[in-house]
Amino acid sequence: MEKTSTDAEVSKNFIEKIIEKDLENNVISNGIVTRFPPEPNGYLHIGHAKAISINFSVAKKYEGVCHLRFDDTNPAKEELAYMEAIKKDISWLGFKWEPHEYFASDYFSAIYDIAVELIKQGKAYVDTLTPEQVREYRGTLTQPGKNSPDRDRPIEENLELFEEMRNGQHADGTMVLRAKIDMSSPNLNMRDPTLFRIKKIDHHRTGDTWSIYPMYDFTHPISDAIEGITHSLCSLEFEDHRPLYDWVVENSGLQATPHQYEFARLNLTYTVMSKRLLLQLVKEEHVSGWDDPRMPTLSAMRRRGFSPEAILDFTEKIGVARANSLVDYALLEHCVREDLNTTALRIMAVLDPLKVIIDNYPQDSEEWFEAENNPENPAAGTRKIPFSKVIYIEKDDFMENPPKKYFRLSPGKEIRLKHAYYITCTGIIKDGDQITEIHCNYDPESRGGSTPDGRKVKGTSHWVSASHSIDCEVRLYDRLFTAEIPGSRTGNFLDDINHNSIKVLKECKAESLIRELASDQHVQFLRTGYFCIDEKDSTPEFPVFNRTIPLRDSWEKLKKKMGI
RNA sequence: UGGGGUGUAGUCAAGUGGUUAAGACAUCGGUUUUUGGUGCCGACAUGCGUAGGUUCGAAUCCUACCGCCCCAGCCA
Repeated sequence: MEKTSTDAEVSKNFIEKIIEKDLENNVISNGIVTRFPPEPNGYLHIGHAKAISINFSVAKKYEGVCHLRFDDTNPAKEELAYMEAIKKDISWLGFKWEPHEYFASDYFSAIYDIAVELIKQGKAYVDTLTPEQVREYRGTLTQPGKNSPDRDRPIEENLELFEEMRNGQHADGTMVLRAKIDMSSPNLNMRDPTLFRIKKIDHHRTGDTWSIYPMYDFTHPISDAIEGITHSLCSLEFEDHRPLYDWVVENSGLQATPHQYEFARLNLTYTVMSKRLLLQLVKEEHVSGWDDPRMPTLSAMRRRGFSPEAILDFTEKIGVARANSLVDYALLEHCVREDLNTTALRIMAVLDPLKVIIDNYPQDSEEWFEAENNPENPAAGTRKIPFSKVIYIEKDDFMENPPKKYFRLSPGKEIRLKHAYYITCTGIIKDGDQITEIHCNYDPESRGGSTPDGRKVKGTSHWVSASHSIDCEVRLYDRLFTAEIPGSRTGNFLDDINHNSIKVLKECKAESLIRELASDQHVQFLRTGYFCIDEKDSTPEFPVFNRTIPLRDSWEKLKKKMGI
């Protein structure tokens, strides 16, 4: 059999290979179980979409399930409100986790019990070293650490002290529970890692029940084991934690043996992905909020008009591997265009209007043309659009002194008005240097956009009837940063911010159909780009559109090449 | 100078001893077109971090070297 890879033959990523091997070796008893474990301390971004997609998709592919588990072990940083936003984003992407919605905080008492058991087995101890001392005792990357004086505290005393920690009898930072592993391990995570710390603050779910909270490294493997997670997928920076993960699983007394596998997180050109930097953009008002359409958050992308299908397609196209990578933003753009091309309703809108008077068209007449709603999908049907004596076209679609290869309207030249007539420019009215309106004649023979003589017309413009059109606002967005890796030159990502990343046009004219658009309807303004209604600022009286992404523009490229 | 990873095109990424080194994005040509969009056709690694070695045969195995990433939170 030859290796003619048909479309069904897609290469498997390393995680799928591991799973298939596990399945083959019969080491999985109850099916594949994965989990997406967000910490509810911020908004999800496109990088999370990769993790979400991997976890949910792999579970689905192997007929398993994917749990949603909030990793809420640090009440100092987390907020309830984020949970709803996170759930909304995951649902929006199209993934379902019910009834498997969990919280690490649900396991607090189980985790506590395991800690007590570890103490009893002499595998954990209460340490009263100060945070500074703990750091000193830990050693460095090249030097081993040394044992804490508290390391050999009698078990009974540890039990008592831990109980006191739990009861809130000690202040924050005065003591911690540590695992007794190996202070000379070359892996710093194994140098007696902290298991529990004192935090006398309320937790958004458990209230004041606890004054101690478990660390991630202790919580995560236990949570995975409790839930029967088979493959715990996380990003590369947790690689060094895997021995500790395994240590906890082994010593927890739990039956299940989940395993951790790491993959490279997503990096995208022209954007930042860290929660800290994203938060800074919001706080310092470089953007209007977490859902500013220029942000890489899922809520922003939704508002911008990116479809979940496009984002999911992107997460598949970038693959899953263990090498650090920087994905070209153009790939995301490609996925968005590819999806929207097949789904977006075509509409005519003039963003920068130039008035055109058709002199030989009767004063008070109007007629209606049929226009296709989507040439890629005849099933989308057609609609009627009105034509009259005075119309608007795009200012860019007219030039008084056109360069070579400009085949739009100019004096004496003929173009086609999409779906309507051919017009020829006969005159220009100016106010100083400004062209205020142009005059044209139309060819009645060209009705519908072609003539009996079959003559060729190079240019086709979109247009809108002046008296029938609706005013609206259009917001044009560009990438938020001008550098592939923001901050790579100066060390400060703000130095690479694109100060022209938003352009607001308030005098746009569009088909009246825009008033009837659903809030999640994607449209293509013909020859311009893909747009959607801005869910926050749009009103029926004055619709506001966000440009999702412009159409590819080979004329723009040509112009650059010709130096125009 | 400890430990753990990782290097295949401008960017992702398959490839696991014998293939012409997949595919996608980007780029560049051509073509179709009532969107300068879309579609279609073509070009794009004598080469797999480098140098040796093993082998009839190496991106794949071995050795050494080099680059890059992560780790010293009572964050996740």
